[in-house]
Amino acid sequence: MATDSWALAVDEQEAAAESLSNLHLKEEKIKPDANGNLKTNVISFKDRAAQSLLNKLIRSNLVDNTNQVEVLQRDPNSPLYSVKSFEELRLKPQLLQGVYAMGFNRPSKIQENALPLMLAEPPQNLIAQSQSGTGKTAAFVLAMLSQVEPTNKYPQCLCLSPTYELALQTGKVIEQMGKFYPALKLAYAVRGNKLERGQKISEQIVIGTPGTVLDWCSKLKFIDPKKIKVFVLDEADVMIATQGHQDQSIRIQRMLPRNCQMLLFSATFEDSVWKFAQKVVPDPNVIKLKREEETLDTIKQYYVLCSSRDEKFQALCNLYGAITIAQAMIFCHTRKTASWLAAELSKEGHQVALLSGEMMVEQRAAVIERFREGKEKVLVTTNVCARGIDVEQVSVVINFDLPVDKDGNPDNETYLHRIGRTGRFGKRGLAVNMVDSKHSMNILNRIQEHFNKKIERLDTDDLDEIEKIAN
DNA sequence: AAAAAAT
Repeated sequence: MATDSWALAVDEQEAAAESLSNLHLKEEKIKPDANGNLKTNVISFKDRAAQSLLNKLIRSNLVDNTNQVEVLQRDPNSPLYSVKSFEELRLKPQLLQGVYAMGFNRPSKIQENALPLMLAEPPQNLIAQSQSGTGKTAAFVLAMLSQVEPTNKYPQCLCLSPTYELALQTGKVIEQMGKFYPALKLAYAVRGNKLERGQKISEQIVIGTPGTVLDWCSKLKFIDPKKIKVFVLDEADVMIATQGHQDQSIRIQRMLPRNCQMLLFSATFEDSVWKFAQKVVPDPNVIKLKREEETLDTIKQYYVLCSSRDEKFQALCNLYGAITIAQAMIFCHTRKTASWLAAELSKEGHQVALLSGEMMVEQRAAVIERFREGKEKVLVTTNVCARGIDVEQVSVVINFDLPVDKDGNPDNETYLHRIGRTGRFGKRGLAVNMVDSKHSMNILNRIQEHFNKKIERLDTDDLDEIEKIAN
C-alpha cells in the first residue's frame, strides 16, 4: 500500500516536473532534490493554467512552497532575473555603503526579485506583496535612493504611508540608508508640519500621510508633482481600499507624470483591492512572496472567554505579569476604549502607554519613541498601530477587541497585520484574543476558519497555564 | 470605527 502511493507520487512528480519545466520561462529546469521534492525559487507563469498547476502541486505537497516567490512580468519575453548580492545591482557607491552600514549583507527573498525589476531601465512599475519583516521597506527605499539626483533641489521621490508613526519609521530608514549622500534631504509631509506659504521645498525625497501630501502638491504647491520620478505606496492595500485613503492617494497619483515609476507594497492584498491595484498601475510587474502560513506557525494563538468588558479587564490584569516579560501591544476598537483601558490599567498600578489618533502628533512621536526604546513595556492602542510598526521586542499581541470592519464582519487582514507585530524575523510570538459575547465568539470562529489555524482556549485564572504560555 | 485633514 505504502509502496503503491510512493510509486504514484514519483510518477506525479515526474509528470509535474516535466509540465513545470516546459512552462518555466527561465532556462534552469526544476529538478527534484535528494528528498524527491521539487524546489524552486522563481517561477514565471505564461498563463493561468500554469499557475493553477503549480498551486495544485503545492497543495499536494509535491512542491516545497517555503519562501516561494511568484513573479508575473510585464514583459514575459525579457529574461527574468534575480540577484544574490547587492553588488550585482551596480548601485552607486554611496548607496551600497548605506546598505552595508545598515547591516544588510545580502538581499532578502523579496529584494532578490524586486530590486532588479525596480532598478531596470526604463523604470518598471511594481505591485509587491510580502509578509512584514521581509525587507519591503528597505527594498523601496533602495529604489528611491538609486533614482534620486541629490544635486537637483526639488522633490523627486514621493512615499505615502497610512499613518504618522509609519511615516516616521520609514523616514528613519531613508535617512540611514541615504546618509552617505551629503546633499540629500528628506521632508516629512505630515500633519502639524507647517511651512510658510508660497515656499517651494528643496528636499529631494518626501515621505508623508495622504492628506498633507495632497495639500502640498495641489493647494499649497510646495511640491511640483510633475517632477516626481518615483512614487511609493506603502501598505498599499489600505491606501487604495475604498474604506482607506483611496480618494487622496488616487488624486495624488493623477497629478504625477505619465512616466513616473509606481511601486505598491503591502503584506496583504484582498481580492478587490488587488484588482483595483492592477487597474491603477499601468503595466505592472507583480511579485508575491507566499509565507503567510509560516508567520502564523511561529505565533501561538489563544482566546480568553469572558462575559463583559469588565471581565476582559480582569483577565487582562491577570495576564499583565506574563506579558511584561518582553513588550506587548493591546489593541482596542475605538480611541475611547483605548484611553479608558489605559486609565484603568494605570489605576491598578500597571504601567502602560497609550497611543491613538486623537492625540497630538508631538505626543504620538514621543510615545512611539519610548516604546521603541523599551522604556514602555505595554502599549494600548487602536488600529493606528495595526500595520507596519516594527518593534522587535514585541512578543505578545492582545486583541482586547477583535478586529471588525465597518459592517461588523471579521477583518481578517487587520487580524493578520495586528498579530504580525509579534513573531517578527522568525521569532516566536503570542496572540491573545479577548471574547466577551456570543457575537465576538462567532467572529473569532470565523477568523479561525479563515486562517485554518486553531485558536486555543486560555484560562486566565490558571496561573500554571499563563506561566506556560509566557515561556 | 480608525485614520487621514492647512478642510
